[in-house]
Amino acid sequence: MRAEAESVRSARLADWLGVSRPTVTAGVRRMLRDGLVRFTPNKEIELTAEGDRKASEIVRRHRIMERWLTDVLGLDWVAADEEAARLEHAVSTLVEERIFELLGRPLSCPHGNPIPGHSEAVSGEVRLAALSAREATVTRISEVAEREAPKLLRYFHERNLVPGRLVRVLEVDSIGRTIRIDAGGREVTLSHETAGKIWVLPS
Amino acid sequence: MRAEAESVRSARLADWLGVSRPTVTAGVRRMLRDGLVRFTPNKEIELTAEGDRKASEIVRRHRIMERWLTDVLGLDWVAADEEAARLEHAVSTLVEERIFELLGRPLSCPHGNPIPGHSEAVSGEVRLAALSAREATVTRISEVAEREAPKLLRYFHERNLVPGRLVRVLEVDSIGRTIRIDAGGREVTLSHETAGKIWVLPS
DNA sequence: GTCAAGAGTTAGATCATGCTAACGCACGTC
DNA sequence: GACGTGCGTTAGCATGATCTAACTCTTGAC
Repeated sequence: MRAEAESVRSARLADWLGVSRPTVTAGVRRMLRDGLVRFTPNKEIELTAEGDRKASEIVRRHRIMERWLTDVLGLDWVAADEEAARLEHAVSTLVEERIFELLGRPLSCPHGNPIPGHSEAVSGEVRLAALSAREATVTRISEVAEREAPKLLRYFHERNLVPGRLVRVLEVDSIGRTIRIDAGGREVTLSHETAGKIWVLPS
Repeated sequence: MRAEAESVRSARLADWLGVSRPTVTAGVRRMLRDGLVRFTPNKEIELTAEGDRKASEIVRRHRIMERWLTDVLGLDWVAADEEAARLEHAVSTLVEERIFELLGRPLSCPHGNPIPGHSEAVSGEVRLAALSAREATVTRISEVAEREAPKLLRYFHERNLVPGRLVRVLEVDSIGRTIRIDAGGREVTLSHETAGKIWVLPS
């Protein structure tokens, strides 16, 4: 699941989840007890096979529900993400499967992320932040901290930065760490950090 | 919500919910604190206007989800009820409304119960247990304790006792407190108690 | 090589849910 | 009128999830 992760440490998790550090300590301990995570020699937190299985299941449900919420119920990106965060814990495997079939076995969530167990990330994709002056197609928007998700998703959506969109790098400012791009006729300047959340396939 | 209720007492609730009596005491106290219930002079527990509003909301969601689970996803009665018990706490008003419209504004849940805020119980219906020898049409199956629901719903379903079904009373045994009926060609004997869970409209 | 910063843990709380054991009370029966 | 049954509450405990305050330890910077 945490394929893109840059070392999962307790303090990072606390930031990411928006909870205090002791809360993370306690949570991790419970997961340790239940055999869902383990510590690497360098104090990083790693999912066990079992933990990965459980995590994938929830991510899969999240993405399938998101797809359903947008495609069938007509919710927007942001609302779908919020809603799916609750539904992912309430739907059974049976319902998950029925919806998946109903949707015609979709290949990704509305933000372009693959559906664990059904599809994989496009190979060859790179972070928009790592792209030099050329064209590329947005493949997906990384999953992002719950707390920032609404704002960030709205931000991208408003700026045409959605999967399938063709973008062209206009300027890379490596000093100021920004990148200026053209997204479907709209010019946008993103910080290197923000641009790292968008994955593209160079064309 | 508890329109059919025969006096809501703490001990009844404990049975109904399948939890211990102290758990009910504690829960009721919290609801008291939050202004959701009040005690009547005779120690019964009553929903306040606020409590009723919240309860109706959840029941409405439960029934709409049940309808969706059976009609769109093809789940059976029993699975739908179980699933809806989880979903009723996870869907937002927005999703609830979208699904309701998608379903064409249904008038009842799969067991025939009205959808609070959208429809009401058929007037003139009586409990099957109160019917004397004559014909009637099943209108609905009462909501029933979570714990018994699966078994009871399966029981009724297997015996053709579903909304819309024409039943004919063959014999009322007032000593043994049973009722023998014909349900769509199938002969069934129910206890008075069980037959009280089924509502019918005499024809 | 000292020291500050950041990471992670401990200690001590709270709240919602649950449980069992034990108790007091009210009411109906004999 | 005593007594048993059922009802509701208290007391005491557990667990999960959260918090703040305070402590320790590592590590990088100067």
